[in-house]
Amino acid sequence: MSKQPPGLTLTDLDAGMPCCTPISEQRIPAETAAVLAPAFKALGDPVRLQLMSMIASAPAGEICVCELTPAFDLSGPTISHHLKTLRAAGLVDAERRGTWVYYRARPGIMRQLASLLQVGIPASA
Amino acid sequence: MSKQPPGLTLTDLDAGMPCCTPISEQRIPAETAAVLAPAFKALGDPVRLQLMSMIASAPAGEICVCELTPAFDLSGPTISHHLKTLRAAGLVDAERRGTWVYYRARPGIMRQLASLLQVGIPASA
DNA sequence: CGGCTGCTTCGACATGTGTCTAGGTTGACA
DNA sequence: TGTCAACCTAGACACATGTCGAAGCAGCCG
Repeated sequence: MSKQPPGLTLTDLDAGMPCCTPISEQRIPAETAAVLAPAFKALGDPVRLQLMSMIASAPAGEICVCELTPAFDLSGPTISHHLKTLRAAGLVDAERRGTWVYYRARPGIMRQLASLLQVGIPASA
Repeated sequence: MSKQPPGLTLTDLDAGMPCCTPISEQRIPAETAAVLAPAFKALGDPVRLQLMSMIASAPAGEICVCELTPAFDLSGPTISHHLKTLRAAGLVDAERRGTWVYYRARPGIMRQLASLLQVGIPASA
């Protein structure tokens, strides 16, 4: 934590291009792992994975919290907490419009996570 | 744990084909989320993400624990614990040969996670 | 046989996480 | 202004997780 190298940030990661070689092709540097792991971690809860799915697949590209909350047997604050986690991980954005708050997915980071997991046609096996 | 519906399992998931529509195209059912979330969770730790990367990118398709352990400032038991987590998530396989234990990636589940995160060319944005 | 090395399991401990209820804060509307 | 609805934050609590040292198990080799 004592140094601040060129270091990646979530903002960089969302900048838009394939920053990340698939992990099956090249070993990830520690800093990259440190930046990307939280995003996977955020998807590592069934509720958040469903939330992410509902947000990412929303027809209008966005979805109201008031539509997310009743889809689960959980309290409002709990859903709010999970949404905060997704936001902190850089996976979604929130915008308040009047009484309601709308969430939308950030496709950039999703693409990066996907490309990271990409498995080339297995050369050997 | 009281019911056993058609329900997905990790074995099913590794069977090999694109079981999973991208979350940006269709909302994930709760059972699918429950099965896949642990895999993301396993990748949600920087150490495990690096381990996974080292295993998946190993030239021989496999790598010895004796090569993984010294790559981190962590005790042997801790690395072993993380490897167990990756194994439990179905992301890697282990095989003992003589004194050494070798780990190899399971490309099937990695492909599934990747396809789940796939973002089609954004229609709107 | 005895001892050594590689890896895992066990038990313990501090820290993190998911959930809740209670109590804000923000905006709409009469 | 007062009131209501939507959403978030704060505090609390049980449980999960990351880490370690110590101890166990499995194979090699003298």
